Amino acid sequence: MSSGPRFRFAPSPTGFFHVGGARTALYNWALAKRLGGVFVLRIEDTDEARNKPEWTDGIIDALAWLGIHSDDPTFEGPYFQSEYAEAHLAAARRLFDAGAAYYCDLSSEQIQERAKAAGIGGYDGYSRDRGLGPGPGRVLRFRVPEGSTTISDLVRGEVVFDHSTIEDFVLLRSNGTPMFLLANVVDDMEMDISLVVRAEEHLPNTPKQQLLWQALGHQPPAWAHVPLLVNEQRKKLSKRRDKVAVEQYRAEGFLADAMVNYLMTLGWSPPGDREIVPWSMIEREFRLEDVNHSPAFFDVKKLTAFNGEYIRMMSIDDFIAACQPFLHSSDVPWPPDRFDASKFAAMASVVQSRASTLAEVPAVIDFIFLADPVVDEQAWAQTIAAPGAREVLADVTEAYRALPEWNVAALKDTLEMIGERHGLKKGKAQAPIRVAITGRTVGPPLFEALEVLGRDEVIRRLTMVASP
RNA sequence: GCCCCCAUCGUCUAGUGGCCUAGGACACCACCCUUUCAAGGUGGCGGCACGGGUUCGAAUCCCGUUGGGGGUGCCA
Repeated sequence: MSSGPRFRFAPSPTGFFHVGGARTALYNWALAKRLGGVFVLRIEDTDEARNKPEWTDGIIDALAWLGIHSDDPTFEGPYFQSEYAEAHLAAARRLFDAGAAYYCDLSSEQIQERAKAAGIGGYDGYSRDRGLGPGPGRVLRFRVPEGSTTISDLVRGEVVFDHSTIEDFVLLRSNGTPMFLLANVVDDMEMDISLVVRAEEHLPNTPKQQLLWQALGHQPPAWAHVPLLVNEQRKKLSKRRDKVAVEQYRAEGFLADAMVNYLMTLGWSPPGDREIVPWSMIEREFRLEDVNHSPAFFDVKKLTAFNGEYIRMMSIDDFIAACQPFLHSSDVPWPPDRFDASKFAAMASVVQSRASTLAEVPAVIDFIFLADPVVDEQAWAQTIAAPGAREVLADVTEAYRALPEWNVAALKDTLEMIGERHGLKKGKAQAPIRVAITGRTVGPPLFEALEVLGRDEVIRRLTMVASP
């Protein structure tokens, strides 16, 4: 058993894995690894019916994708908050018995009325000394003492909260079920959590939690509140407005290494002037004390750039392997039976430098596997209208028919020669051939494609387009 | 309303009182390379929110202003 710090990671139960949560998980993981601690996964929802197993599986799967494996000795869990229901209730009972909590029978309407009349914000502590016991329609509230609470935060330093600004918050609902705040603290105590790393949005509630830890007779954990991830409007990333599901980025062909690396550069940076760094270095260098205090914009453009770098760093075999799911997915543009693995392998290296996500791969070489690539009307009209274009097309078709050797060098030399004969530079000369073969004016290197396609198919496409 | 947090190029960041004429990356622009498009190379554009202090000296420390964000539920 490890004696190092115990971290807890508790993704919010929204049905998917949030990128902000992913970063927090990575922080916890890097720290647990370096400090010889434990990463505890907890599924937080006091309502058992909402602890959907498939969601938990999805989280574990997404964590594994990021390199946080549940079979690693550093990993513990998942634990389900709902399973600790008795401990939550027992804690509430202890608080009440000790006088640290009291019952209140005011409805929210009544509380609002009183607050309005008194000109204050929330609950005014009306039932503090009424000596009420438990009963229907009564909530259990925490008796916030006089004074102030100081939160020692590993990233922000000391933050002081005056108790006068904290109202007597609810511990148990009138139906007897525990509130999240209580459950959360009790779970942390049950699981011996010693370092809580979470997003900044939780900072204002931290004094309440610390008060609870103390009232329950425990030493509070160390806290670390990391900056929020925001959108271009500088608002907290949300499911509704923003693309925040890790699973979605994965499906769109982002590499786990790129995602992890990028996420880690938000609010923190590796030593030196390098941003693209291996996880081993991150694990060795990451410090909570070095984390920024301000929110960071999750920039998909920069993520994409990172991803391109990671794609180009792959060996050709790894690249081909990584492409497989995207080559055989159901929304591939070509008929599945026309796909040819060896043709793709022959094109792989030119594709690799052109793709910034794996999902872009099929579109780069779709013309190879399409029976008849759709020729863009406008592109064709413009290309063939250029001086000499029609002649080059005709001559090249003839020459390619008779070409003794079908390879990149021969294909290239022949076209260049014919282009020169018609006074065209290489760029102009290859244009009509490119459109005839690929259907577009832009694409991967032409001669490689011609070689892979083979003489018969090339001649077929060349003549097809020439005879309207 | 009240409480809390934050403030360096458009964005992510380096910077912890002199090494700062503020460094890097993404994006953008130009050029080079080049069969198109990429990739790669070179260069460019662009920032310490504002006002007061403290100090011989401030992006760095203090105060205020402004701006942004978060929290404030019988949600999690």
